[in-house]
Amino acid sequence: MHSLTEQNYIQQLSIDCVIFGYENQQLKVLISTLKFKGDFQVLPSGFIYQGEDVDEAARRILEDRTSIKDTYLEQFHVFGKADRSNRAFLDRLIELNPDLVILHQQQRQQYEWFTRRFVSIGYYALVDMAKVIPQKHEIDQSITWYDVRQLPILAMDHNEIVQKAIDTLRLTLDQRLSAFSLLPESFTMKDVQEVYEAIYDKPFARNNFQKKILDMNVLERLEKKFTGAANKAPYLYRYIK
Amino acid sequence: MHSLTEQNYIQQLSIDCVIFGYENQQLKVLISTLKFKGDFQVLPSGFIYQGEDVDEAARRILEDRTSIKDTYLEQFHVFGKADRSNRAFLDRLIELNPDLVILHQQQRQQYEWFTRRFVSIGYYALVDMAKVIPQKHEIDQSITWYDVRQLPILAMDHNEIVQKAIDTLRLTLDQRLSAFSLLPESFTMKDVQEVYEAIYDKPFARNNFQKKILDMNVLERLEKKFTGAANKAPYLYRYIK
DNA sequence: GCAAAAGTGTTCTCTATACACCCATGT
DNA sequence: ACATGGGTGTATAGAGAACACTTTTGC
Repeated sequence: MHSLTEQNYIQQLSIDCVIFGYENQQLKVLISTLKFKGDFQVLPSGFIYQGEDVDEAARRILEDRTSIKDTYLEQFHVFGKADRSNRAFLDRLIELNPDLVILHQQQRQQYEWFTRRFVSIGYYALVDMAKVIPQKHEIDQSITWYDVRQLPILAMDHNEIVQKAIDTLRLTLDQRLSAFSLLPESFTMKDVQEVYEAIYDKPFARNNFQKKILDMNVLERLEKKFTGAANKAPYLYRYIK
Repeated sequence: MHSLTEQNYIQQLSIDCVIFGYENQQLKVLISTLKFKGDFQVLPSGFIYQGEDVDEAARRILEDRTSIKDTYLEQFHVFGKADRSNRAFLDRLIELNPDLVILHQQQRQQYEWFTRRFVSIGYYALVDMAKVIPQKHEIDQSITWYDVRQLPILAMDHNEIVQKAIDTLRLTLDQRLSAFSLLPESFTMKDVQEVYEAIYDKPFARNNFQKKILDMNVLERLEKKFTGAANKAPYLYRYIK
């Protein structure tokens, strides 16, 4: 959810971003909790300025929340049901927050635009969580990472949007070589495997996995990583090209 | 292009339909020629009513032009460049058609909405050409099928939209089993192969192709088709499930 | 019988998976 | 030495491409 103030936006069109991160064998999604009573949780969203490409708008929304500029970002689906409206959501929000100034009766008509039916373009991003310090927006109480397997109930159809993003991610992960966007500059083969296991929610055979990834010819082998553990030190790799 | 009259539409959002058909070893696309001077050619397009799902709107636009109800139809991409506008297109149209009543200065402001920047959702459909009698709209001079390899220059970015539709079609043809939507009720294996060859613009090995298609387990073998030719009669097949 | 096109079978290759073994490391 | 986890090699099975052969049809 972006600002509730109408600006020079395209009407009734929004962008919802499913921002994926990875940590501790878990695939995570960045979720914002609004600063109203009632625990409203939503995907980072925003609108499109008149003079702005839709792709640019998505990148702006991503950058606003993560400060990440260059990373994997792609549209994956349009959500266009006629009943997609913030109306029910806002009604409930007002019910639980009767003191809310900006939504008082007299000022309410200026937010009328926001309660109309919205078509939303879904984008998903893959980011290196270590590089992200999630940025709150004016209407956020907090913005935090959630394990995709333990998502809270999100407002509107945002849970469906996340699911569709995961489906798309699974279908295109190898083609787009996008998995490495979730990892830091250098990583071990085990890290890569655990990213895959988190995304597909299933185990892979260690040796065959290594072969498959190396056969992509996009990794450069660096020095070994000595962890202090009583076993052979794994190589570090770096994504190239 | 739909009517130029503003109705109860979502603003600045449109749908462009790439309607594929197949005939004589050629993959075809339905193109409308507008009834103005200057040979303006465009994809069948339209807008979304306030109370209408985006998918419903796409289906309505498809049905309007083809009378086909149940066939393969799917969104494939959003075209959202900031400079996507009908403005240049309309300016040129007015320049070439100075006598155009509906665009006279005094009435022009009511079409102002149409010259703004538009975000367009691309849908592609696969239809059995034999079942389609292309339906002209009020602003169409004609609407006809064009071989995708010999498309005219279309207005705005419509050529790019067709190309992206073809790319998507090629990527998902087998997964979605959508090829059969281009064929009539019953067909020979050679027909199927020629559809594939038209779509991918390359030849396939006859025997391996047959095996591949039959292994999908979606075809029912019917009687033989005697053509009168001096060779073995091919079986007819029907798509099931 | 013969040409043309359809149907079917066989081989070869490549890839994916399963199984096995060896290597480095710290206690 | 040995337990632990990492790296690599080999065998097997399945999918896909290339090649070959047989069958049906009308002249």
